[in-house]
Amino acid sequence: MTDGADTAAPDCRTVLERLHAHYGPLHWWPAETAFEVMVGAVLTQNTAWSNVERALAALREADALTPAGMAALEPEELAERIRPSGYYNVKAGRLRHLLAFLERTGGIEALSALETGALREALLEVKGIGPETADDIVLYAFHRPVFVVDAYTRRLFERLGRPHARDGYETLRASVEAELGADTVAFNELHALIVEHGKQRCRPRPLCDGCPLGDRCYGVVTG
DNA sequence: ATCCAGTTGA
DNA sequence: TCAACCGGAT
Repeated sequence: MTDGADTAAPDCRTVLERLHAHYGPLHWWPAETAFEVMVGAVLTQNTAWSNVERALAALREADALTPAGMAALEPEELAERIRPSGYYNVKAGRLRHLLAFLERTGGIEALSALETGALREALLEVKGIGPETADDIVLYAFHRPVFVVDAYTRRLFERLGRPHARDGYETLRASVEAELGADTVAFNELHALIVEHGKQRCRPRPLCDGCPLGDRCYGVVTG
């Protein structure tokens, strides 16, 4: 951490440019299909991605990375396959809710016809899909312009002294979307870069040496 | 505020 | 060895 930023909190474009210059383009989401994005979004809830990859590999082995393939698994086997991603009983139930939702609504093709707002609201009806998971899906599976807020975003924005960092999910999301405009590509990269930055440097115990935002940062906020 | 849980790297 | 992990439901 630094001794404190000597200017106002950086805007989202600046954060995006700095992180991009440092980490390079990340081209998210690492998945082959929209369904895979959905499954990964559920499995990565409060869970390291490396553990999610093991679960996804186990599902792929069982040809369960399609709605029909996953629906063919017994609930016990589904839970067992995703075990490495943690919370496996809870998440198995959430994936089954997701499958039921896709069947009820006519699948991914049908959902693609919905307006972005309606698509988001529909996803939020699913048990186990909260704001972040819904927005992961809307942005990375359907390529719609919504910004995904997560714990890394809050932590970084707080340390940068940005407004709304401690506000509710919708407030923070709306503030970023208003700042950047409806820019799917920018939302995609900014969220991905914030996650990468959060993993590599901007941790709970930050590793500030060589941070690309070091000169604009107040460091760990205690209050 | 608590529970859900296996895995890993500082 | 243990905090932390791309949260959400109750």
